Amino acid sequence: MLSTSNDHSMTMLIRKLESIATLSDEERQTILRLPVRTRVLNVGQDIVRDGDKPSQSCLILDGWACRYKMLDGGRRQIMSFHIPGDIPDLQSLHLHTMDHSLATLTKSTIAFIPHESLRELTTRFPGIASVLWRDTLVDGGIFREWMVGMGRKSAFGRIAHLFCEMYLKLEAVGLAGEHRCPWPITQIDFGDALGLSNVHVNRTLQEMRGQGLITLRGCTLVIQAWDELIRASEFDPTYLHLEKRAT
Amino acid sequence: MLSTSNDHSMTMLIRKLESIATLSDEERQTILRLPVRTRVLNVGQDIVRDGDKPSQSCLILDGWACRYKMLDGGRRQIMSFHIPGDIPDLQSLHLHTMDHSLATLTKSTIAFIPHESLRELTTRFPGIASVLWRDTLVDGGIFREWMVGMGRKSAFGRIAHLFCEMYLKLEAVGLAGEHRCPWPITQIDFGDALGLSNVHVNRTLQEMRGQGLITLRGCTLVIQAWDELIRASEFDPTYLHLEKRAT
DNA sequence: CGACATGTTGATCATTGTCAAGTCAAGTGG
DNA sequence: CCACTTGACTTGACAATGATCAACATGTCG
Repeated sequence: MLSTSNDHSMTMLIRKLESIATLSDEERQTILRLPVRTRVLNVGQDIVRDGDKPSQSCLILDGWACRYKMLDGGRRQIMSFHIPGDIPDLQSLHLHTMDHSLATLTKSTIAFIPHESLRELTTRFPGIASVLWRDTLVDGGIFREWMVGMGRKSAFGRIAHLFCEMYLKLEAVGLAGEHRCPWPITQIDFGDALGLSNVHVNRTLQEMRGQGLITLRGCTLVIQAWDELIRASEFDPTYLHLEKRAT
Repeated sequence: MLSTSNDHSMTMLIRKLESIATLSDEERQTILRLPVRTRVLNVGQDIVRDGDKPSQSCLILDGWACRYKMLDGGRRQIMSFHIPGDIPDLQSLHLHTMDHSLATLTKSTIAFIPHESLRELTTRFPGIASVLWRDTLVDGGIFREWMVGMGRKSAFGRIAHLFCEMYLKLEAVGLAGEHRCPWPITQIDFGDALGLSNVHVNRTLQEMRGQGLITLRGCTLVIQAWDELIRASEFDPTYLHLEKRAT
């Protein structure tokens, strides 16, 4: 399925950017005019691969994706989860060789934006350049936070932290509310993201269910005890650098 | 100790930026004219703290620094090590609240550059903006690589990987060569960076010494078996995005 | 010389991984 | 519509990597 640019595609991007920064009318209009090519990808498809030298960046319109890296012996590390509005490989605009891969976690709609267009945009509009730069910096902040988890937190704390993080990110673009959000992630992905085995993820989730903290069934997460989750995971949302939330 | 800007201070920055990108003569001259205020800090001093809203970024002229975050119960996670030429809190240019702290690991000379000057620079010179953006993106790549280590590698692999990474970073700015580099890091810092206890770091280092892979004494690291270290740590330098090395 | 941080060693504990088997739900093809 | 396949989830038994605690050695620097 292919289509050419339209305002609708860019709405999600605007919403995301406005969750972490402020845009002027002119900037908003300029972004809406970006040329894109849209494609629908199935579950578990690579969007770009480690070693590629992409000439475009991708914007997620619908579905979830992740960055990951493979190691010897089939071990995998997922480095981030991405949701609609994210441009997960924006870094390829200035880092020409991919040092990791990017894949869908669900059936997804992806818009591709030529680097050429982005480069022109950032040269002509330093304000937009700042916002996009800021977006990649927030990503960096999330990486740091995950490092804290993997280095110094228990499996329980890490899982709880990820729930809080994804809930807030989804809420910021209007995809979650009332402590309820989509959760299309398998326990294997979960483990690969947090540096845990799927078996241990499973046991820890059961413990969280047992304590009445969450419900997780049929790809929907309900956080029943937000405060307790925050406490147990030492969660502090500062690192997400959210400015406002979508309605 | 205080001094005003001079070319000498900025030489280290130029060298660092030229290790990951190319600068035009004009860009180089412009950077050399940046105003800075220089200070010497002792070991273990905070440069900026979690929660601060800095109005300047710091450039390391001499010594080592690290980003870190404290958790309940005195646990600490170090998220990166920084060497001369690095601007470890460049992200504060666009993320106004610090989500972690920055401290010296050795007695260090630090230059402070006002955000105002950096903002003007990036607006007037999109090329310099790109290089600085690129620098923060390389940082992000390093975070991702550390995540892979903490999530999926053994203590041995993680330590070996860090040796390879720091050696190449130092070599790129002319501070290491012949598989020998300064190593002013305690085993406690080491553990806090890799998510290990200092005791386990100690034992693993002894194992590496026993296998004749490294020598580490008196703050100097000598890598005796580079290839074996690369292999054991699954090290691939792509993520450092180095373009050329200093002479 | 003495204090204090760093490094070293041993003993024991525990979180988490691995392996293996089995259940369950959803989808697919005959 | 049912047998079959497939992927995800669950459970148990056992192993291992690395943590913790405690003591002691070794610097190094004022």
